[in-house]
Amino acid sequence: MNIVFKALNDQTRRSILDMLKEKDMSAGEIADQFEFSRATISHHLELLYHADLVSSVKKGQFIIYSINTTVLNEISKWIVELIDNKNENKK
Amino acid sequence: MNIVFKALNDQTRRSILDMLKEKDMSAGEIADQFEFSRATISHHLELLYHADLVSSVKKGQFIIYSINTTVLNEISKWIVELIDNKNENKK
DNA sequence: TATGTATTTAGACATTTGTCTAAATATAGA
DNA sequence: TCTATATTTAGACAAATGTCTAAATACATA
Repeated sequence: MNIVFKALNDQTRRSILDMLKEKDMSAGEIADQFEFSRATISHHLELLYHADLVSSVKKGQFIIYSINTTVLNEISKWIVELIDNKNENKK
Repeated sequence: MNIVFKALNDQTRRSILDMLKEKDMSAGEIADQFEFSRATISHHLELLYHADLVSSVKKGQFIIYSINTTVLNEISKWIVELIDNKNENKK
C-alpha cells in the first residue's frame, strides 16, 4: 500500500492517471501535456508502473501506457472501510 | 487534494486512521500504540488535522481525536471515477 | 548501415519529510 | 500556588523526492 500512496502523492502523477482513464497514451503523448522534461515524465511513469497503477506495452518505437484498476480497487476498499467503520461506531 | 494525499502517504498516519475508525482517542492513547516519540505522533496528528482527515476537541488535559469522513469521501469518489471511466472506455 | 525519433537512465541538486531531543504551554488537583 | 500529567512547538538532521541536463538505448526507415 505504501508504494501506491507514494505514487498517488504527486499532482503530476494523478493528472497522468486522469488522462489515462480516458484513453491509452504513449509516453510522448503524455509528456506533451506537461511543461516538464520528458525525463521527468518518464520518471513519473516509472513510479506509477512500479506501484502497479499503470501497465505498458511496446508498440514499435512507442510505449503505450494504460491505467490499471486492480490496485485502485484495493485503495478504494480501504478508504470505504475507514468511512463505513467510522459510521458504524457512531451509531 | 494535494494535502490529503500527502497526509495519507505515511504508514504511521494511515495506522492512526485505522485506529480512529474504531473509536475516538486522545493523543496519548494514540502515541502509546507506536514506538515513536510523542512529539513525532503529535506532528503526524497535526498533518492529519490540516488535511481535514481528523478533528479534535479538548477534554480537560486531553485532546480527543476523531476521524473525519468528508475528505475521505472526496478521495473515494476520485478513485472510483478513475476505475469507472477506465471501464467505460474499455467497452 | 546511417539517421532520426521515442524513451529511459544516470547523476546532480535544492526542497521536503520523518524523526529526535529539549523546551514550552495547558490543565488538574493537592 | 505548586507539582504532575498531557500535548505541542522549536530546531536540528539524515533520508527521500522532484526536477533538470546529458547521455544511452531501442526501433523505423531510407
